[in-house]
This record gives sequence, structure tokens and C-alpha cells, in this order.
Amino acid sequence: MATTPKGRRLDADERRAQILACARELFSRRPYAAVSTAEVADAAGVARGLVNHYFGTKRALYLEVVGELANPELPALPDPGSHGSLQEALEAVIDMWLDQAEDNRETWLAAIGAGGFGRDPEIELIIDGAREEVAQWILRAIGVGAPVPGFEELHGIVRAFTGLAEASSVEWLVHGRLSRDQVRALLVSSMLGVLRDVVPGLLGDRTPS
Amino acid sequence: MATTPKGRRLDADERRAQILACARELFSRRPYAAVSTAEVADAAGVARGLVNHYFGTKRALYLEVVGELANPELPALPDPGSHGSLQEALEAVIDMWLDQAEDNRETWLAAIGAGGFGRDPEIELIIDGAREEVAQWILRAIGVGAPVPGFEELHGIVRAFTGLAEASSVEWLVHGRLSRDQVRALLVSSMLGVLRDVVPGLLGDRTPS
DNA sequence: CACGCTTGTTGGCGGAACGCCAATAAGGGT
DNA sequence: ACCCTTATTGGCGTTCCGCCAACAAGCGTG
Repeated sequence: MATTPKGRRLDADERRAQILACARELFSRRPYAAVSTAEVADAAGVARGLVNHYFGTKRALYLEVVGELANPELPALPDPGSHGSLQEALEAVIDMWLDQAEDNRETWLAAIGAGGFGRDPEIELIIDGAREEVAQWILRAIGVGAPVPGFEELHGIVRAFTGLAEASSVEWLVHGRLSRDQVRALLVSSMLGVLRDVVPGLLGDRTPS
Repeated sequence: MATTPKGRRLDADERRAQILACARELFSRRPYAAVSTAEVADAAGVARGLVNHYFGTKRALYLEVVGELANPELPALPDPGSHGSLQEALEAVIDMWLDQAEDNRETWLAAIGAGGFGRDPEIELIIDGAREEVAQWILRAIGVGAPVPGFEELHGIVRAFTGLAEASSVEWLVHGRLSRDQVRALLVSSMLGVLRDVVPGLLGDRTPS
């Protein structure tokens, strides 16, 4: 990453961007506390003091990296009115979202914190374990054992569902945009709908389609 | 939190637990790097060296705190024989989940990382801002402006939905338990179902020309 | 009651990292 | 060729962490 020979002067903006890039590289692999400014400076082929000169503090540098990562560059929406049903509009926007996630995979995962950003990989493991426990708990509750055909998909669905449960609960407990009853209805409705689509056999007596 | 006079000897397990409690208190309010072991020791009314004596390193102490927080104590499931329909089982387990979240509100939010755990509040703000942007983007895409009646709820629902989108995408891109098509179907289906239940007016007539 | 042994506890040493600032020199303008 | 702007450096003081030897509180023993 050290693109310039020692001591060479660069344009301020250029140098700043270069250091930022190195910091991004390092912070995306190791947790905040495990990355030193000296390391960042080293990677950029620059004296440590210069990092502080451009970003003030290590924390400020970190914040800037995160801010850069978390900026999702959402694709432009198609003209309103060009779509017929709500379903079509929804499908379109979801496709765009998925494209975006697939293309910027690295960046996007880092921003989400899934691949572990400044977050400690070990911490990530603990959290993931807890989520997995909840998922297994739900699977048991709806009477799904491991050897069911298509279990992997079901597993993934339930894991995804816990994401919905967490986010909606935050809307309820933190932002107050949803009531408990609404969260409940939201979870039951969406989970039922998805199960109906993917494993219709589970529903027993009621088997549409 | 300093329950014992200076220099008093405690049982090893007791002292350990006390320090852990203080660490938990501090780490839940400020990010990792902003909490010093000296502070933890101070809060426990103990010499700094003792923290290292019991936990080795600051990081190990932190990991233990997180591990303690992330342990969700899931309520026992009802007898598998007593379940009626899938819907009933689902409603039951979701109610249990919501109870659990409501009761342990503090702890649970901390574990999720929503209230910001060892995570930097400022970082949290950035991430939340990015999520909000996505939510607004989706709202625009499905043709919902701000002054719609029941907009708050819709807003919350979409925010919750982004949680589902993120989690399912992680299942797709990281764990490989879902394919892209499955994620797509999952998102479309659940979002449509929920919209149908909450704002049925949106579905009927579209194309306001 | 005195003594000693176990072990919880302390205080400080050495190293690493961070924020800051004055000194330096690179590169363009005159 | 000179100077003047400013990117860049190197080091000082401070804070924080991991480690360890010394200390003493409390219990058992004679």
C-alpha cells in the first residue's frame, strides 16, 4: 500500500485518502483496539505523526472509515408509475437491493458487521452462538427436527427470521414506532406466510395450492 | 459498587464476580477502548493489578462480560404434545420471546448491540443512519410518502424488514444456507404478507396513473 | 495467645501506544 | 538561484496495559 518512496510529498487530499484506505484495510480485518496508528502509518509508508495530523485522533480516523463503509450508494429508483402492482415494485426494489449486496459483498458485509468489522471476531462468535441458540429454540418450538428434508433452508429461514424479530423488537422497545401487539402480529404473519411458501407440508391440515 | 472497605480480603469467587459486575456496568455504557482497567478496578475499590490477576487481560475480561450478557436464558418450551396448529405453536413461542425481551429489556438490548454495547454510540449512530436511508429508499420504492395515515407503523415495519433483509442476506452470502432466489422469495413473500395485514388499502388499486 | 502458612491484594516497573508540537525539507513560484 | 509555503518527520510527555515481587489479612496449629 506504500505507493510512494519515503519522504515523498503528496497532495494533502491524496495523502489523506491513501492513509484512509490503509486504515480501512486494517480496521476491516482486526478490531479497533488491535490496530495501532503506527501500523496504519507503516502501511501507508508514512510517519506516525502524519496520521494524527490528518485525522486528529485514532478514533476520528476510525469513525471516518466506518462512515465511508456505511454509505450504501443506493441505486436510483425507477420512475414511479412505471410499475403495475405493489408486488412488482417490491420485487424490483428487492432485486436492486440484492444486486447491491452481491456486488459490494465485502464492503456491505463489513458495514453490516456480519463479517466482523471493527468488531472482534471472537465477540462475533459469541453473538452468533446466542442467535443460533434462539434459532434452534424456535425450530424445536415449531416441531422441526434436524433430519427433515430441506432442513438447511428452513434453518436459514429461521435465522433470517430472528433478524426480523430483533429489528422489530428494537422498533418497539427503542424507537417506539411499533407496539408490542404490532410486533407480535408482524412476526406471526410473516413467519407463517414464509413457512407456507417454503414448507407447505408443515402446515398439516391446511394445505393451499 | 465498592462494597468492601479498602484492603479487605474477599473470597476469590466473590471478588471475581464483583469485578465482573463493575466491568459489565462500565462496558455497557462506553466503548471498549474508552474504559480502562484502572477504572474498573477503581469502581470495584481494588488495585488495578487485581483485575489482571483474575482475568489476565482486559480483552479476556471484556469477552467474559459479553459472554455473560449474550446468554439468553430461553424459557422452557411447552410440552410438544400439547401443541395444536402450527400457528398456535408459533404464537406461543413468539409471545415467550417478546416476554423475555420485555423483561430483560436492558440486558437484551445490550446483547443485541442496539442500545450500543461495547460498540461506540457514535458508530451506532452512523450505522443507524445508513439503515434509515435504506428504509426511506424502500418506502419511496413502494410509493409511500410521509403524510400517509399510519406512517409511523409503516416506517417501523420497513425498518424491521431491513433487519430481515440483512439477516437473510447473511444467510445467503456468508453461511450459504439460502440461495439468492430463496432470499428473494423470502423477502417478497414476507413483506407482501405483512403489508397486506397492516395497510390493506395499499394493495388493491395501484397505478395512480 | 503466639506463630506461621496460605493466599488474596497491593504497588510499581517496563513496554507500548497515543496526542501533540517544533523542527525539517520538499517542491513550486518569483 | 532563492524563498516561501506546507507536507512531513521525529521525539517528548502522558496514559494505559501486563507482569511480578513484596505485603498482609485471616485461618489453622501448637
